[in-house]
Amino acid sequence: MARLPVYLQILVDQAEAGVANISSEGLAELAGVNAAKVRKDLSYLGSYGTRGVGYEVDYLVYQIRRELGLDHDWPGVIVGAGNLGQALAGYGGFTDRGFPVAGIVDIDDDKVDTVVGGARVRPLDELPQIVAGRNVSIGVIATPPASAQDAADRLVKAGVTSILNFAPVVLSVPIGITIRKVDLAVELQILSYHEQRRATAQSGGQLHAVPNEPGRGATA
Amino acid sequence: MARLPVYLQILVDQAEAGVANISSEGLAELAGVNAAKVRKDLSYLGSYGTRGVGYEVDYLVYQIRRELGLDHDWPGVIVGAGNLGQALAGYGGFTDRGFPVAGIVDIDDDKVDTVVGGARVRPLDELPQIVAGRNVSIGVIATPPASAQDAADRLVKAGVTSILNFAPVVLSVPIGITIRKVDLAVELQILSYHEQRRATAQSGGQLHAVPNEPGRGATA
DNA sequence: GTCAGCTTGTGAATCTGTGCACATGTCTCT
DNA sequence: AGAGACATGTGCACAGATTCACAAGCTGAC
Repeated sequence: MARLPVYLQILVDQAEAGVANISSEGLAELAGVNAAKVRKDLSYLGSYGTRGVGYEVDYLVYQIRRELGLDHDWPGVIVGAGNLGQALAGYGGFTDRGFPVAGIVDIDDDKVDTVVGGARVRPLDELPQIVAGRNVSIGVIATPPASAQDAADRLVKAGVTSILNFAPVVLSVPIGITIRKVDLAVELQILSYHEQRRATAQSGGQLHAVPNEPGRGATA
Repeated sequence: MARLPVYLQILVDQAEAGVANISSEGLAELAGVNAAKVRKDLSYLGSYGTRGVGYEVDYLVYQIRRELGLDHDWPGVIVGAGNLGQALAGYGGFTDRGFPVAGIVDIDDDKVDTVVGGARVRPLDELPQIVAGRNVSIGVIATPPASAQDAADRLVKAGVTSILNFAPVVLSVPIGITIRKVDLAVELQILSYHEQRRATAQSGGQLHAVPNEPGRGATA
């Protein structure tokens, strides 16, 4: 479930705040979801709550980490050292959360050897070495749309099995490769849609509940 | 529907490539979804296809733009001029797609008056003027987690009605405000989860279909 | 003008996910 | 030790989304 990372986030916060136990209702409140859903989600992990008490925060953190595979680091490689690539490389939050940047590559010779976020930009050709050398399984595509498919092909060829794609194109990858897309313009367009609805709801002005839409993610 | 922006993306590409008509099957192929789903989605717009022929690309683009409220610009204001804020401000793609950056603000005096992506960083206090002055309805939160709720409060107070949140915290906002969260670490964790499954699938090695998870978005 | 070939639009079945409600189990206080 | 309060885990029903399958409609060729 995609909610586990959200729970994890909250639980880590709570643990740091000194909270030892939390109820499904409390967690639901913080996560902005239904309490029953929380229980269902957590029971999927194998039921680690205590009736009458709640869930032990530390243990739950451990279990979710384990389920998500966060009990060890997953180095990632960034393709594209433009605005976004640089921001990603420079954002320390990833390393903290178990996703160190194994390297950042770019096809543009002018960008190669510049340093962003403590990492030297390396030429695109070195992608295979980076992937093999540090056992990288996650690739991040931060290239212009036109280069994204090429980037994906190279990543797959180099041995990467999961891809996070920021380019606004639908990538085609071999079966077995997990791909996940984050399109910032799409997010804004969805907001625009709601604004539009707001503006168009002339007469009613009612606060209708807005159905939320799934993100994109698939294992081909 | 959250798929409309994806269709739009593809249709614009196709239009530029000189394609005049497209069938639901063709569009479905490019979008990576089921053809019937495409037809249902488009019929929701009011049925603008021609049986035996398909959909006229230009007209469909027009209709989707209209539905999404993309027939005019939606200026946005960015709160937080750190790595991510700077990258967002500097990424020209937003302006191109109808989301010009009305301004970028930061609470840190050291960052104020620096120039990123052609925009001068302004002090947080000026948020109300920026919002009022350019009729901004969309706010983007690119602050550290600890400041995100404050940023949201200020945005709402200034009159913003839609928020795109990049901080890994659950924000609480008044009823009627549309909020949408993009958490990059969550995306990576979901990839990690799939990697984990891959690694744990010792015996089978089967290419099981992986269920994909919804993103977060809601109108409070 | 008619016929064959496509493609849309939509009713119906199915499947997934959500939320309620309650039985079950645990802890604490007296 | 017993009772009451509290919280989990889960069966069940419901709602929404997805997919199938097919009738209806358009185009072009003969």
